[in-house]
Amino acid sequence: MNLPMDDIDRKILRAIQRDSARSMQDLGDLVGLSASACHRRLKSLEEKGYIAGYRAMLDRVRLGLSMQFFIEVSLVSQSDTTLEAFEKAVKTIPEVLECHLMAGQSDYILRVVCEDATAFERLHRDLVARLPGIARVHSNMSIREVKSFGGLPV
Amino acid sequence: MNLPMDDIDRKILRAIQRDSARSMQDLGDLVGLSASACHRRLKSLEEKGYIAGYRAMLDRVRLGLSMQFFIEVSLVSQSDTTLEAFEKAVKTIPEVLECHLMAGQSDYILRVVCEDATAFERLHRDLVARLPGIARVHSNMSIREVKSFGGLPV
DNA sequence: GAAAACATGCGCATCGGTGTACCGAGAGAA
DNA sequence: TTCTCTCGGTACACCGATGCGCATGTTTTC
Repeated sequence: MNLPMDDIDRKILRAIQRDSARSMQDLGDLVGLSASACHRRLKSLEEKGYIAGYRAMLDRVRLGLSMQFFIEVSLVSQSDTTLEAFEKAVKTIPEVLECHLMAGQSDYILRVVCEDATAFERLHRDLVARLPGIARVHSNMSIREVKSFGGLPV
Repeated sequence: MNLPMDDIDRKILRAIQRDSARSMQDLGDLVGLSASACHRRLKSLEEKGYIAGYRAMLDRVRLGLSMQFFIEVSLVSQSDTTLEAFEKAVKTIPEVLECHLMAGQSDYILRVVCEDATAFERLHRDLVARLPGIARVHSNMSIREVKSFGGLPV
């Protein structure tokens, strides 16, 4: 069940994390297998839990969400209740795409997106107002994505 | 061509960025359309460029990549040649999932993954050795993903 | 070393989903 | 009103996904 993963399995994972819309025939050709054999491998990988799901990647800029920030947040305390209250609140804000509890000087790192500077000002006020226990906020704007998600190194 | 996007289109985008493996029938039921009408809408959204692609999301931890870092990098200079050399090198390192050119005190933020502490030590040395022009490196480890990617707010 | 048990790939058959053609309803303009 | 344009529904053809049987190769066991 665990990790008898060979080079073909890795090839399949590499291929579908870049493009999952391929047909089994194409995927099989790519990894050197017939469509049905490839299909069996893929189903097995799904059952074993290597594949968390399938998603459409939307074009952020095309949708008008041209700005992206990494916001570092420190809280006034590290007590469980403070963390839990913050985390519960952060999940309700749709502009926050990700939130990581961090080891280091900041407690959390948030990835947020918004339309423009005006929207960011509003969002920033909104965050500070709605997220409890905030001590310090540092916003870092992404100017350009030098390397965007190319997939895990499998 | 541009933005005559109505509520149904947004519903479709919201649905497929969470799960793109649904059948047209299911997707249609979800947004209140027949399968064919829904299919037409989706193709139109693809043609208009709102959908960048389809991807399988792999289970990072299941694949043994249990550690995730946000690494802040400052360079010795901001000249074009320095930036270009750094960016070219960063693209060749598979553990670097993302690299953002930033506005703020750090020049770049990298998202990297690795197996364990030993692998991180190796990776850290590797980064410093292979990336040219580095002045300062700050590694921040993600302890837990409070909110993982739930999709753009469309 | 032989044979059984297992793994893995291929080809084929079947079935469901995708994609298309056609029709009708509703909105807007002349 | 009438023409037209847009958009959704229905019906259907066909392609691709899914499951199965068979062949081949490999490992284990006696």
